[in-house]
Amino acid sequence: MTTEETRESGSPPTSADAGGSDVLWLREGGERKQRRAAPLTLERIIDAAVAELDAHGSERLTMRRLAQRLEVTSTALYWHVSNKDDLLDIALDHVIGEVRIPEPGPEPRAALRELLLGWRAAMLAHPWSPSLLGRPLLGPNVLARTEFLQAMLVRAGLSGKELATATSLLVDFVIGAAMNGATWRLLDNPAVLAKARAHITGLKELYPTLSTYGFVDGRWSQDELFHLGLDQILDTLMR
Amino acid sequence: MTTEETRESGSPPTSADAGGSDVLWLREGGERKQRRAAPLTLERIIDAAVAELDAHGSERLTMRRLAQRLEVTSTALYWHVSNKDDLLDIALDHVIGEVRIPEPGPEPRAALRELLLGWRAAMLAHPWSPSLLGRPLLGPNVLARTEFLQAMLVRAGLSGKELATATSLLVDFVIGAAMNGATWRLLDNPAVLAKARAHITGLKELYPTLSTYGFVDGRWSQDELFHLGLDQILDTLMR
DNA sequence: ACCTGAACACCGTTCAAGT
DNA sequence: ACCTGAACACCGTTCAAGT
Repeated sequence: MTTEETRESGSPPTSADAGGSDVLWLREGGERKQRRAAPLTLERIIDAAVAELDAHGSERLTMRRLAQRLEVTSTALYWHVSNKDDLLDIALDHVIGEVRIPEPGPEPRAALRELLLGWRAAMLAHPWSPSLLGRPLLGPNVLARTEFLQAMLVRAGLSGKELATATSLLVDFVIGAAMNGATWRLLDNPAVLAKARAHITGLKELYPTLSTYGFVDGRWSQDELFHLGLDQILDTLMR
Repeated sequence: MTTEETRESGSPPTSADAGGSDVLWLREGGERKQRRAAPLTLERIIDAAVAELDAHGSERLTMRRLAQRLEVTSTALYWHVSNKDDLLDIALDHVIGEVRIPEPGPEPRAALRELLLGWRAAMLAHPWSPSLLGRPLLGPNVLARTEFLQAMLVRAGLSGKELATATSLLVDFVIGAAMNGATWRLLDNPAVLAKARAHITGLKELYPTLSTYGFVDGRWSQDELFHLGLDQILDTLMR
């Protein structure tokens, strides 16, 4: 409790109040205390939610903890947001908003590449975000990027069933890559990866291929493999 | 409460107990009540968990509700399973266990196709499963199928960086497709899809491409688009 | 060995009440 | 309009105790 204790303001400063603690400028050391750190807004709530998620993951995000970070009651949040699920939807869309939409130059392929690399990077920067993917991606930021994605495909000459296939393919690929990448990034403990590898190679007769060719192999980074996979897909889509 | 109320068994059947309700065979209508429906085992718990998830989704799965379904105390579950997260990991791996591993015929491409179609189908049959994907996929059933996947790629002649890229690409694609597909399947309300479409087409100036070419277009089913995308990927991987 | 009951430390959310 | 406080109906999990 850092806020001042409520005190009755009935008695005028006539009584022998030792130290004159009733004078405004002398009260509580005189530090001109802001009544409230800042007015609570939806934006501040979202920022705090993302910060909390980045710091402690989605498991530990609580309306109460979030409120504590904002120095308000948990119930105060419900004035600005209807419930926790909605807040999570907004936070996820907010993260996707960090993805820069490229200048729509004459090269749809390059623009697509940039968009999708940024998309995955944004989700991996907030590795809790893929696990929030349980509901349809219909936020404004997501839609804007999906719009750009499909527009580039159209510009590249795709249409009809080809266009629909390519759109799904690319969206599924980024989401899946973000999902899988995030699971490894979440347990940032570097020893866990070694343990996973040891677990697999320890069962050589069950997983001969995985243990010899290395499924969780460290020879190539996930970033590198995603780059290569994406290039391969783009090559076939817009040849 | 369907179970018999605990009653003191101190008094012998000598008292004038109208109706002889103390005689074993007449007690409670005489239905030879099994003391316990069945011994609680990890397998029964998993089956019940999957059934509960299928019925009500992951939001409503509770240790207490699960226990109720099994007619035990919620705390009894902790004898067989260490905590809820572990149980969810097991349930997810259990679902992947439904995916049939094809006969490793001479055609790696056909086998791969069958495996991946089955993989996505299994997850979509339990649309809560993709949202449980927050942790590394290291269960025995998942590993067995990943092993098969990579083995087929090796048989097709891939190795080194090419092999690693192809493995990631395919895994990311199925996971992403299952994820995205499940989000739509979860809100089975058919009116919601129409509403989503209306939302997008209502913002024609913001999403011109999506609203004219149809992002959530119903002209082709998601199944169809996944088939086509998969074929396209497999074509480029093993040409 | 396996299960119950009570208890602990939390949750999300509602709602009257304050300012 | 915006926030607090109290309250409700839950959670996951631990642990002593029963059988």
